[in-house]
Amino acid sequence: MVDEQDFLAAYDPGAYPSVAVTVDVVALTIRDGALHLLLIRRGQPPFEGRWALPGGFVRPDEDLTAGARRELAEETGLGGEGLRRVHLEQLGSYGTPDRDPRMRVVSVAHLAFAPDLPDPAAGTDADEAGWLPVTALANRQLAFDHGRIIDDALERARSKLEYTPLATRFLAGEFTISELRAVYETVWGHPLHAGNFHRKVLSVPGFVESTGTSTERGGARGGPRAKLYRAGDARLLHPALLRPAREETVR
Amino acid sequence: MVDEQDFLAAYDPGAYPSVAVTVDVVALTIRDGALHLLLIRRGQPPFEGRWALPGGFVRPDEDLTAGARRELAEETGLGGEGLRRVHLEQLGSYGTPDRDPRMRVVSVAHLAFAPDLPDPAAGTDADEAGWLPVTALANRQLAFDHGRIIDDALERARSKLEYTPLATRFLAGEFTISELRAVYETVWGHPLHAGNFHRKVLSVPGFVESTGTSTERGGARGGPRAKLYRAGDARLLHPALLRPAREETVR
DNA sequence: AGAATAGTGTCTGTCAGACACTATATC
DNA sequence: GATATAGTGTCTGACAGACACTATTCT
Repeated sequence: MVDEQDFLAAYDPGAYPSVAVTVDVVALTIRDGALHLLLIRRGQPPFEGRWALPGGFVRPDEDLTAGARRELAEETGLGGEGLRRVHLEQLGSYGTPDRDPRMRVVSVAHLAFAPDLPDPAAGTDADEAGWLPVTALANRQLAFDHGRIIDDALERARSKLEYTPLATRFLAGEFTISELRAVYETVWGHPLHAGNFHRKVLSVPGFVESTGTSTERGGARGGPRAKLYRAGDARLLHPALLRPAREETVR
Repeated sequence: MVDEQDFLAAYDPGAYPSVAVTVDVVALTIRDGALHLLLIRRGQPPFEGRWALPGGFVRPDEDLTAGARRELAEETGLGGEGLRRVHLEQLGSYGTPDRDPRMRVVSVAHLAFAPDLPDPAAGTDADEAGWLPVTALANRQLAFDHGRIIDDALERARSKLEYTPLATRFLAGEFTISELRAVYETVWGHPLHAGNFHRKVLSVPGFVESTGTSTERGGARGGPRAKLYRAGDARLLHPALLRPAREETVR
C-alpha cells in the first residue's frame, strides 16, 4: 500500500491527502508557587475568544522540535540564552479528523519546562497572551482539543519528575533543596515530607551538586540559611522519586 | 503567529506549507524465543530493496491510530478479532525535513505488541513482507530513518514492560508464568531469576489471574505441569518490575 | 536414574516514609 | 521569646535479589 501511493506522490504532489501539520507547545512554569502555562487568546474564529496553546504551522525546512522552539520564542520573547535553559520534548501528535473545523490538521504537541519567565511581551500579533494558572482551566473551554493535550502534558510532567532531574529546569541556576521540593509539591499537587525529601535528593547520584555557597538570608519566617545547589549531570534518577502511592493503581 | 497563517489557510488551502502525513507501525512479536518485527522490502525508489516499516498516508477521515491499525491489518492479513488482541499505541512523530528525499513527510510512528502471528499473506502489493528478528537489523541499512524509529520503539517496549502488564499482549489467552518470564527475558535481553520472577508477578495486584487449570504436560525436558493464568485487569503494575540495575544510569 | 522445571521458604541489603530532634535564623 | 525552617538520626515495613530446597514430570 505504501508504494503505490508513494509513487503517485513522487510525481504528482496533489495525489496524497492534504493535511496541515502544526506544532503546539504546552509551556509550563511555576509562578508564586502555582503551576502556570502559556496560553493565547484567539482573535479569530474558530474558537474566537477562547484560550489556545501557542503554535503554528511547521515551516518547510524546520525540524518539528525546532518549530516548537521557535513558537515558544516568538510568544515569550525569549532570546537564545534564555531558551537554552528551557527543556523541550515532544509530547505526541493529535490528529482526530475533525479537531479543526476548517481542514485536516495534525498537531505535534510539545512539552516545555521553563524557569519563571517574564510576561509575554506585546506579541507579534494582536492576540492576548499570558501565563495562566492551570487551576484556572478547570471550568474553561479551550480551543480545539487543547484541553486534552494539556491533560496529557500535565500527566507527562508529573511522571517526568519521578524519573528525571527535570524539576531543576523550573528553577534558576542555583537553588535550595526546599525550592526543589516546592517544584515537586506544585507539580504533583500535594505536600512532601521535608526531611525525607532532602535526604533522598542528596542520595541520588548526579541529581544535584553543591555550589559550596548558601543563601544570604534565612527563610522569610525564620530558619537557618540553606545550602545552594545546581543541577547535576544525571539524565535519569536512580533510584527514582516515586509519587506517593496513588491507590488508584489505574485499573 | 498562529492566526495570521490560520486566517490565510482558512480561505486559501494552498497558503499553508505542504506536508504529507504518514502512519508507520513498529509491530513486535515473539517467535521461537526471539523478538521479531514486521518489515516490508521496498519495491520502488527511494531506498529500493531496503527494508522499511509498514505504513502509508493517513486517510482523510481516519484517526491516526486507526490508520496505524489499518496498515497493520493490511500487512498481516489480520481480521477484526485477531486485531483486538494487538496492543497499539502512538510512539512519536518523525519530521526531519529531509527524511524523505521526495517531499516533506511527517511520520506518526506507532508501536504494536502482538501475539505470535502467521507470516504475512501474499500482501496487497508485490512487496515482500515478513517478520524479521530484531537481531538481524544490526548490520542492515533500513529505509528512511526507520532504524532510529525502531531503536526508539525497542526502548519504549522495554520500558513499557516495567510498569504495565503489556507483556501479556505477546502471549495467547492463557499462559504460564514461565512463558511470561520468557517474554521479559526476550524483550529485555537477559535472563531473570525464575523463582523471584514467579513470586513477584503473583504479588502484583491485577497483573495475572489464575484460570484454575494447568498445562497438559510438563516441560519438554521435564518438570511439573505449570498453572495457567490470563491477563488481569491492572493497567499499571504496582509495584513495577524494574529492569536489573543498569549501571549506565545514563549521564 | 538423571535432569530440568514449578513453585516456595528464607535471608540480606536497599529504600521509602514516619517520627523525633538539633541548630539556626526570622519576626 | 516564639516560631519556622534546614538538616540529621533512627526505626519500621516493603521489596528486590540471592540462595536453597522440595515436588513433579520429562527423557
